[in-house]
Amino acid sequence: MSVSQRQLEERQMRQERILTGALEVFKSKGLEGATMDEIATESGFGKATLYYYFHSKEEVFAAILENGWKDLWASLEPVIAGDEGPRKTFINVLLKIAENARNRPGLFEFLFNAPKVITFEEQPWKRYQNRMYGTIQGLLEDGIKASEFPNINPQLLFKAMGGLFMGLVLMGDRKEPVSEKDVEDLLNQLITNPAQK
Amino acid sequence: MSVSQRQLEERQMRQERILTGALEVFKSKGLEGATMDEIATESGFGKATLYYYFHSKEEVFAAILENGWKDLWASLEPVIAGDEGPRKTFINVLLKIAENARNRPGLFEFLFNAPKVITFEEQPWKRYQNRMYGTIQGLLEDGIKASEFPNINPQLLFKAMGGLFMGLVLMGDRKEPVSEKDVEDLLNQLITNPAQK
DNA sequence: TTAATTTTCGACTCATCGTTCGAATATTAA
DNA sequence: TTAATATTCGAACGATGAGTCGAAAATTAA
Repeated sequence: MSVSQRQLEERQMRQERILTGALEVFKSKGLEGATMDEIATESGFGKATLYYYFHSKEEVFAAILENGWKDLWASLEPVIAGDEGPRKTFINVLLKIAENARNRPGLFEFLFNAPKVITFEEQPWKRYQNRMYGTIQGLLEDGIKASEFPNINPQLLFKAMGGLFMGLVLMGDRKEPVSEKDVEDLLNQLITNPAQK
Repeated sequence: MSVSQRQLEERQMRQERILTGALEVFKSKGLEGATMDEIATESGFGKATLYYYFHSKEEVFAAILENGWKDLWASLEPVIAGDEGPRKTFINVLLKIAENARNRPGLFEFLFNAPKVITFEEQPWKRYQNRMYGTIQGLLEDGIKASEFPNINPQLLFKAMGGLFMGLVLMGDRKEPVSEKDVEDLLNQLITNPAQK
C-alpha cells in the first residue's frame, strides 16, 4: 500500500496552505506581480517545494479559482433547489453569496475580479461560474414574467443587480462588512415587488 | 527661442500616442504583465524612445490615470455646478460618466479597475477620484435628507449605486453598450422618489 | 535497523524585461 | 551651409524571477 489516507489528507492540507498564502500574494500583486518566492515565504515552504505540489504559477492561480467557484456553487445548490419562487430564491441566492463572502473576504474579491486578468484558454472553473450566472439570469427572467420584479429588460437587470451586489459585498470595509440585514433590506427597497401594492 | 509652440504640441501628441498604445497593453496584460517592448510596438516607436518621453513604465501607467481622471472630472464640473437639486444632479452625474465611458470604452474600465492593483504612494489622480466620490456621497446625503431618495444609510446607498453603475456601464458589451435611456430608466425605476407618490 | 519512499529546499540556470548608452538621423536657427 | 538642438532607436546591461536539479532530511515499511 503506497499512500495512506492520512498521507493524502496531509498532502491536501499542504496544498491548501500554499493556496492560502498564494491568495494573499495574488490579491495584492496580481498574477504577474506575484512571485513564487513570495508565495513560498508567505505559505512557509521553500520555493522548490511549491513545484512539488503544483506544476506552475498559473496552476496555483487556477487552483484558487477552481476551489473557490466549486465551493461557492456547492453552497448555492440547496438554495436553488429550495425553489420558493423566483423573487425569494433570487434574494436567497444573493444572501448566500454574501454569506460566503463574509466568511472568506479575500477569496471573493478575487473570484469576481481575477477573471478580468486571465487570458489563457478554457478554465474548468468557468463551468461553475457560467452555471451560477445562468441560474441567476433564469431567476430574473422568471421573476419578471411572474411580475415579481419591475418590468425591465432581463439582461439589463442582471447587469444592474450584479454590479449592485458587487458594490455592496466587495466594497464593504474589511472591518465592518455589510450585514445580511442590510443586503436584504436594500434589495427589498430597490427591487420593489409591483404585485404587492 | 528654444522650443516653439508647435513643437510642444507635437511632443504632447506623441506622448498621447504612447499613452493610447500603453492603455491597450495595460488593459489586456495589467501593470506587471505589460512590457515596454509591446507598448513600443503598439504605439509605433522604438522602446528607447518611450524613455525620452517618460521616465519609467510606472510613470506611463500613472499618466493614463492622471489624464483620465482629470478629463472626467472636468466634464462633471458643469453638471454639478448646474445644481438642479440632489436627485436630478445625481442622475445627471451618472449619465455624464456613462457618456464619457461610451466615448472611450477602454479607458473607463481602466480608470475604475486599475486602482485596485496599484500599491505605490500618493498619486495625483487620487485627488480627482476623491473629489468625485465625495461629491456623489454629498448628493446622496442631501437627497436622502430631502426625501428625494429612499431612506437608506447613505454609505450603503453609495456602495449600491456605485456597484450598480459599474455593472451597467462597465459590463456592457463593446458592441452594444447600455444606452443613455436605459441607464436613466433603470435609475428611475430602482431609485423611486418617495415624495412623488 | 535498513531500505524504500516521500517531502523539502539551497543553489543554479536561463529567459525575460526594465532601463541606459551612444551613436545616428532629423529638425531648427543663424 | 553649418552648428546647435531635438528626436529616434539598436544594442547592450543588470536585475529579477520562473522553473530545475540533485542531494539532504523526514517518514514509512520490512
